[in-house]
Amino acid sequence: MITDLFLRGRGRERMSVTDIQALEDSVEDVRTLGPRQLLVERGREVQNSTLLLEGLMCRYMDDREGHRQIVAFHVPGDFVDLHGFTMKRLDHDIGTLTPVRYGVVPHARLTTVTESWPRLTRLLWFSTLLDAAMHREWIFRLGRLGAEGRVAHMFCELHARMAMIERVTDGSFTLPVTQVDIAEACGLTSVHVNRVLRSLRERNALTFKGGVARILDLKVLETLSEFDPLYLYGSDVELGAG
Amino acid sequence: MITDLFLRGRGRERMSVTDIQALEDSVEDVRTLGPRQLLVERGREVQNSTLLLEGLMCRYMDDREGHRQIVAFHVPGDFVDLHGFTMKRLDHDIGTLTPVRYGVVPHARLTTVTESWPRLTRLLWFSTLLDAAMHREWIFRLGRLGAEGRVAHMFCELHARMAMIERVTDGSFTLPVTQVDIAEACGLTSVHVNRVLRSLRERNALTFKGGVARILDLKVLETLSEFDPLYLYGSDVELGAG
DNA sequence: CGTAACGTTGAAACCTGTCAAGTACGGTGG
DNA sequence: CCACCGTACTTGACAGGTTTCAACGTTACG
Repeated sequence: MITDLFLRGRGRERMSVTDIQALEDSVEDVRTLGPRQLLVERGREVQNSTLLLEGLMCRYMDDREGHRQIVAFHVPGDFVDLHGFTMKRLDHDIGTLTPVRYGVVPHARLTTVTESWPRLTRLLWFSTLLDAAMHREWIFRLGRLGAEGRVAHMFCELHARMAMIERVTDGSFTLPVTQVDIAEACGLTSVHVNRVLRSLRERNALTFKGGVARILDLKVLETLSEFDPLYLYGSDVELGAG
Repeated sequence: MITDLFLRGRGRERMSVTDIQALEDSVEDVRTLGPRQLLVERGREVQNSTLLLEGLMCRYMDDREGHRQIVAFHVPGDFVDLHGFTMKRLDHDIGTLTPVRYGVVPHARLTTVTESWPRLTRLLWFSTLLDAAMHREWIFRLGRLGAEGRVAHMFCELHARMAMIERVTDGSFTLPVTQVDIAEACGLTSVHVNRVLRSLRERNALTFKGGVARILDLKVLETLSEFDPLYLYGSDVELGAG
């Protein structure tokens, strides 16, 4: 099914058969888009939301000089701009990092969901709050950690999220981003990200080359970044809104 | 009414009389709490959500050494931990800055709301997404701005939010926080916050003394911090989810 | 009027940014 | 197959912003 990865590893099992069907029916169309493309522009009115099926996307804001701050990464199964449903206009841009395949979910159908499927509604709501929880952790990361901690934290999070959707093999996962992207996410310069990656490599904690991340020592990364996956609300943690 | 400030200045007018009544009825009790108290502890299971009626609260996370990162401020009218409704456990602590008065909203009543009042449900959802939008702006602030920009940004945001609930007189508003609090919100040391505040004062942009902020030149603050209030989704901006 | 919390200031250390140059790699066209 | 090109990555030296450490001033309050 199209929506198979939605909330995978995050309490998807709370969805009933009818919930799953209602969600599946809310997808009007499946489309593709190339890498490094703008999908939704800040301030533009949106009528649909986007369920990412394959590829990597990100949300970002540019400063006055055009320097980008990435505020979120999105992996398959993520409802990238579900918040557009209740907000109508977004306060940031959404773009692709890699080629993507995504489902188009018209807001009209979501309105119907909220009127007929209260539990599914709460789960959709929950999924937008996961984003907020990740935002908070990024605030912590930027506010309290040094460069190494920030980068390590980013890899810890992506490793955990990739694991939930079964994209991690042997501690390795595909992450087709550049060092510039990492810098833009971590509030650093690409030059410094380069130095940090070298340092992490020399600690035998992580390698990142050719768009492939290999976790060598998760414990070291977690210690460096004070990472605690609680905020990802994985299924191993007891959840609410059932 | 108890819930008068909820979504004030943020599209409250979209609430119908019955929505307002349903929300009002969801408040089980009104309580008070002293300053600098913990209201909800990270990881603890929650059964109620908190509608702040009077006073200031904040959400924060501590690092390994006990250094606090404030991830959100809350002013009257804010549903401080509505996300607890669908998340059940919170990933951060919630505490008071000043003495507060707040409404207790049992999750059971919220479940009923989601089953009977789809539009109110969407508005509650929307209110949690406002927090997420503010989180994103804080990420931007920490990732892309220097110390002056961060502090200026914080004051711009609080000024705008206080204005929405009519707590600004003549460019001044009460903000009973210390320089340490500001530092913990902006990812700086209190020593440096002190220097920044002096600098902003010398620019004739802002004074902050004795828990009172006075905006002298909003334009300067907005320029310094690249502040754009779009993300606050004020009523002057067209909104969705009607 | 003493005390504790908060605020203020200076000097030095440290981390990250900036600038500049050079390397590695993959794709394209001859 | 190789020369060429652009993009991404790498490294070094130096500049600059923020932290750290330490001391002192100020204010509120019992």
